[in-house]
Amino acid sequence: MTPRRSSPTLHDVAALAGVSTATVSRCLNFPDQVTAGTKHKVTEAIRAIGYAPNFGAKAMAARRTNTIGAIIPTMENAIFARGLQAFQEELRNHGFTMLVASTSYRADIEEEQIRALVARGADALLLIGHERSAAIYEFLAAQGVPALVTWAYDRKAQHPSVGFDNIAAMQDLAAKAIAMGHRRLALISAETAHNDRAHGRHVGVRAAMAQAGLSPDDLMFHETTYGIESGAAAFEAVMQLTPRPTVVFCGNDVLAVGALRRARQLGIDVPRDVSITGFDDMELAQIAYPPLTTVHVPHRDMGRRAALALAQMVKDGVPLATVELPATLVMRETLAGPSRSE
Amino acid sequence: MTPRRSSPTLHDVAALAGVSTATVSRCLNFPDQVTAGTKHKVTEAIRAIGYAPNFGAKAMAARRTNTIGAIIPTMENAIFARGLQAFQEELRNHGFTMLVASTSYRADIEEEQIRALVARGADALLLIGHERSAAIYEFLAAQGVPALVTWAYDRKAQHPSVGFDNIAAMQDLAAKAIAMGHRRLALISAETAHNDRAHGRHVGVRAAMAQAGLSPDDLMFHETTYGIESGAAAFEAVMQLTPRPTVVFCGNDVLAVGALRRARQLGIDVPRDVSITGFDDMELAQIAYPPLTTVHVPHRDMGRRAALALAQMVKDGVPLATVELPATLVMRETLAGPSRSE
DNA sequence: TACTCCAATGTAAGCCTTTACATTTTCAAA
DNA sequence: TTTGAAAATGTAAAGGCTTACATTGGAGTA
Repeated sequence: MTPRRSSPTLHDVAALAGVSTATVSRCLNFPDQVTAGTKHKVTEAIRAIGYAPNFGAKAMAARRTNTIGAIIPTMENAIFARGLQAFQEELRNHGFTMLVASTSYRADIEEEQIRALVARGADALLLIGHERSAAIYEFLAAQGVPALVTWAYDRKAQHPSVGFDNIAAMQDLAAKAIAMGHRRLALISAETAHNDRAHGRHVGVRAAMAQAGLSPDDLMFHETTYGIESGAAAFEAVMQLTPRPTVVFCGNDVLAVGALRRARQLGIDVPRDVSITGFDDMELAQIAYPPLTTVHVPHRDMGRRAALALAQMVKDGVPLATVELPATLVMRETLAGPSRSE
Repeated sequence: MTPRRSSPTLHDVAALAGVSTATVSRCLNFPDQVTAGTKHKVTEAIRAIGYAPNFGAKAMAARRTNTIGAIIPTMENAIFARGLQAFQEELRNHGFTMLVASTSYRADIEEEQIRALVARGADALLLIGHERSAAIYEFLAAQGVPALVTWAYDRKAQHPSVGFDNIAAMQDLAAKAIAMGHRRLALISAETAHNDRAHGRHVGVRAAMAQAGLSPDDLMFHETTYGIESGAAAFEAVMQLTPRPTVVFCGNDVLAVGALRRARQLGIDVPRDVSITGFDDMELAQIAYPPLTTVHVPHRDMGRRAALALAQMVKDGVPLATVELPATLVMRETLAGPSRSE
């Protein structure tokens, strides 16, 4: 129903301009193969009837869309936004368009979105994290759509990635806290089930503990959903345990900010009574009070490099390579040595 | 170059399953017009060769994409993200897919993106704010693509919108501050040039002042770009004026948070030394310290309603209607009466 | 002037799917 | 068993664009 009033086509433009459709097409795609006069006539005609090329038809005829898809877990917060912005900017420099889709951290929706973007003709895909079913990777192979993984780095993974080592980064942070004297640790983590970033960060904390000779039992692990409120609730739960942790690592800045807020509401001083850390170094981390100690993720650089790699792959067939970027500690004010009083 | 390895088509599936392309198509689009046995064969074939329908071809043949485009100024922060999320969810309930594009607040990029989404076959468009060139509205008309404006409400505008009254909301807030005794006001505003929301908020402050009998000269107006850092810099500039304002309105929460941060760095106590307010009521506003007094914008509701209206328009031809939603003051802790000491 | 060559333009096939219409199959009723 | 209607399936055109190949016309050369 409601068949949209059929819009002007190349054919209409050609008729009005008194040339062939091929000429109009060339005018649009290879302007210098066409006389100035012709170009003018055509441009006028296009303007006059409000012509816009039909992307689907174009893609079908040209067998190429110059479109690269990005599938991220969520747009609701800035975690991925900044990297994506850089990704898009760089893509644009190379004449590509970005199409985004989000999954709400759900594997089934991710699969659906991958299919949708492939259907829409994405020449390549950007994915977050390595973890997804083999069937999807097979599907992508069957379709001949190259995919680049980001926000994670795994030298052993079969797929190329541009990212950082979540394990090592978190391990550094935890080691630092342990070196400061912390012995009773807590980790508030995002759901680790289908999320290799969250999982890696958990592994990182454990690795640091093992290295320092701490028992795994000294870690209070609390998994929760994504969100400030979740972080707040998790923090409250964790602080009710006995013995209380002296440092609460959070799997990301959003959870950490929630924890921070709840601490304030509870009259728990940070970092005197308890240390709190985040991960990501979003803008949020600097706005928080006190400013949050966290791990800086090179979002923009990651996005830029991913775009570059994908563009070169699609345009010139340069194979995708795995690149590791550094994620560095950012010491601000929420991590300090445990207070002597306890 | 790099012609992508041609992917499986409907035809391939039909051949493998031993049926006609029409049957395969029906299998996909009208499953109950097909025998269970046939369906099974086809499904198997699809799985076996990793077939995915070609969206462009489908759109061309069906003359309908079930896609609705949304064009927002930026994804870099959460201002639009939440509303968009709701928009998408509701759209999904009605069987539509959302395509997003962002403009970096630039009119030329917006035009480009509008054309791109129309080219991609968007059945309808969601736009932010009323202000854009007549040529674009003409183009949309020529293409027969309905558009709904949001994040703004203007009963006099020629285009339907689902939004709130930026002028009235800001006027309320300013009136409140004036009633508390503030006389020297400052407004840190986003760029008003092509942004009717920012412009409206400015007008709102002036209206409140006029109503209270204040001279327009009592308002220090400072326009700046979007961003926390910009807000901070603007705040510092504004606080160097003589006489100092006793309240600094900010055009949005992001600017306000920047102002808040700089105030802390400068040792200016909020709200004792100066009051600061925001606009939007993003999550940021609650995380800020002290919690930010701001105007709550019903993002989710706005997104949901916009989606509903658009879906009904495309599916059943229900004409788009203008809807005004309330934007309400949220008193937190950054607005108080001016201190007596000055 | 006659001829070659090249730039500009035109012609028409092909890209993949949906769908109106045509054909075949199925099955119940006679 | 025959018949007819309904259900399942097939055939082929259409949809808008690009592009290989064909054609045209004019500048440059001998």
